[in-house]
Amino acid sequence: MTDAPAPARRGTARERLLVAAGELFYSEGINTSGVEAIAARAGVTKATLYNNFRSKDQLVAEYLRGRLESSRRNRARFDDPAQAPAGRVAAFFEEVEHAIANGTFHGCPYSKAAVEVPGNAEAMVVVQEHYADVIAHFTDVTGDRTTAETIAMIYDGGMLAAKASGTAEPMARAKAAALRLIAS
Amino acid sequence: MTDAPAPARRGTARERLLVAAGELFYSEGINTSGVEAIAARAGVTKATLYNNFRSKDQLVAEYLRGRLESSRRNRARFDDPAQAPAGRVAAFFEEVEHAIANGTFHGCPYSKAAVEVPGNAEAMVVVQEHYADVIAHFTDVTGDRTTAETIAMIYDGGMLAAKASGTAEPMARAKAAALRLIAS
DNA sequence: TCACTTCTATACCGACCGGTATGGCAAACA
DNA sequence: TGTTTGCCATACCGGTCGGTATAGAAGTGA
Repeated sequence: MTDAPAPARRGTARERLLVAAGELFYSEGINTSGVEAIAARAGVTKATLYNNFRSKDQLVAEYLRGRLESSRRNRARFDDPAQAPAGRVAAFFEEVEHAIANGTFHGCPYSKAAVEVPGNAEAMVVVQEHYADVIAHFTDVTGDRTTAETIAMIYDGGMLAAKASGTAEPMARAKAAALRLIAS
Repeated sequence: MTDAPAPARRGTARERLLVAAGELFYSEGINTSGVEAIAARAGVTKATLYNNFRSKDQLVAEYLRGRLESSRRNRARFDDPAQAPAGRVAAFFEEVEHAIANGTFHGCPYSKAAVEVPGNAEAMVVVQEHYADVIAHFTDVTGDRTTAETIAMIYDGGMLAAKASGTAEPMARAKAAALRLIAS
């Protein structure tokens, strides 16, 4: 609605572009966010954007890859394989619950991207990597791949319902369902 | 990619437009499908489209409403309240499994629309109606609203995973998880 | 000092978008 | 019969899209 608000002015132009693109893509949508608006938000011109990225498609892919690697780093840092499976699964769901509480949750970035970009886009590679990551993680936690895939479905469905309802309650219910599943 | 293929030529212009819009919106995406392409597919010109619909937004809303009411009719016709809950839940999931087998499944139309359309669009009303319908149905079947909401999450997550994988297998797993839930 | 890189600013491109206007033709209906 | 209604075709509107071209300013390192 309003003009681009105060952008982050730290870091290289490329970094600022990725930050700005991430904010706009995630909260306003990928197709809805024009390259001009992204550049403006980064305090940069369109020419600079195209000095740093081959195309908008590549920018989308790198934005998603940034999220993916950030998730991997968080998992490496905070997930404790020595902990009981229930706690590890709960932590995974609670990350989303916290994002909702913070008001920073706008749905699963990957499932949103899968709807917004064409199937042959660079970004879709990252989307597939994400799904593989999640299933691998739950497989590692529960020791069973079928269980892991079921939990992943509950996880994605929970995010969808949370987004639709605007509350964190569906995510809590999703967590409960997942915990019930691994308890049996 | 190619030109508009052979359109259905039965019915009024309005009906053909709704069919064409439905096919394009669902398989190619809402934002990706221009009004000109929809009109061409219906064997009609853009002027006729705007004689029958106020705006593209209204066309999207009526397309979704058509799907919603078709679902309601199917449920009224084929769902048997005398049957056991397990069978009724299974039938609900199997509808999607059949669509996947037919190659006519391209993800949940409502969750896709929710991503593609702005939050204040007419179409979002129909999306909310759909979610309420699903939860009401599962509540009717299971007798418990919390269980119903969990099943609905599994259902949505299953469709997401089915779309991502391109196979019907996640949907079968979702069905199994839902049945396990109501068995306890 | 000079060359190189990276940024800025601006102007432009062709394509497509949703939407409107006009005018004519054909069938349905009085 | 005359009139209305629905559809046709075409041409156009302003706006935005992703992407390119060009020329100059600023900082850097040799």
